[in-house]
Amino acid sequence: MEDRVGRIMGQWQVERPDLDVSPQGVIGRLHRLADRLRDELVAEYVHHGLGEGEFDVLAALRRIGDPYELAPGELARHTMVTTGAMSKRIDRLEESGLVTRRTSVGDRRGRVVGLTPAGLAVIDEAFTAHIANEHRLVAPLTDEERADLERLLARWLEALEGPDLVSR
Amino acid sequence: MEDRVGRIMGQWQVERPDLDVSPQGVIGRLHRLADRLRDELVAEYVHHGLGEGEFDVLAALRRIGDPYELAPGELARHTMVTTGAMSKRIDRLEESGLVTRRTSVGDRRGRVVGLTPAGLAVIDEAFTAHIANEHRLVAPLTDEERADLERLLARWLEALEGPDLVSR
DNA sequence: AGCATTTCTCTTCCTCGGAAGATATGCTGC
DNA sequence: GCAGCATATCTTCCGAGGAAGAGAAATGCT
Repeated sequence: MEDRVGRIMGQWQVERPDLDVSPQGVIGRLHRLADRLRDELVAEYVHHGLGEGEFDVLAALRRIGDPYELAPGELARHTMVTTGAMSKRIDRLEESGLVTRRTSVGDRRGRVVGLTPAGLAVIDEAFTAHIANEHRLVAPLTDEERADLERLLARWLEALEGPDLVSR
Repeated sequence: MEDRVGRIMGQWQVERPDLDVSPQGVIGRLHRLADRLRDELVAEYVHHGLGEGEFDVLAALRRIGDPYELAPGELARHTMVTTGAMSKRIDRLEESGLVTRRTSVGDRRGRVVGLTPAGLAVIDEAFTAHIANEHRLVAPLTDEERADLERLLARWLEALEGPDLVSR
């Protein structure tokens, strides 16, 4: 297993033989792979004129279903960023005409962000390409390997986060 | 498998039944896990007064061995950031007295960045704690699961990056 | 040797997100 | 009805990294 992570582990074994760095075998490779995959995915977003943040917002609005509307706060929770970051993402998307902001009818503090027809068209195209891209990226793994990997990741995630609650 | 990723996949199946979003099962969970792990690791760096970038630089210098010196460009390659980012990381570390910059003897364009005694002490402590932290994080997995996961990740990485060359 | 090219580092400008606070509106209990 | 608190969003300031280019020194070619 003499990849980049393996070489780093070898160096540590020489310099700090008192430590067992074996967890790096999993954690290091997982991070490396996540970075690599993210780069590939972002490259596809960029083809559609979107950054990662914008793609996430449009996708969250699209998958929620007709009429493709959510409050900024809900979007922030769905996409795991702060509301401050969400304000700015929405600013950018509004600027490019892909979403609109209107004030909520029931609660005048609240706003509602919705896809424009242009936004719907863009995310439908971008998401189709995104999924094709993901198929390409997982192609090196056999079906069985994918299933094993998915199971292991899900188990680990659950162990770290506790039993997943609906609201998280 | 009704975790967060599972619910998102379910929404897509309703809204875009024409697409097979199954790769998200692996890719989505892998990213989620990477983010989660990163947060836990960064929290430990912060205990030692370091950000992620600073930790990476000190660790790269430490594991290279005595006399704990590398050029900025080499550090940038080792830690996968641009040289511009590396300049600023070194600025911060120099400011806190953990590394020094001197000009290279053979090549007066070049600089050499080296750990100070304080830097060596900080990274040795921080790295010991870091590894303990990693052991804690992988603890939910059995030895067999860890081995399986490592093998799958390594295989996937290699498939995506091509046979790993020494210089990358 | 002299000039162009390459290499190395640093600087500047930009983008993006987080943290914390400001502002506006809603809600609850009296 | 209104004071006080809660909630929702936005704004401001800051930190970190990337892209591109500037400056200095080494290298190569003729």
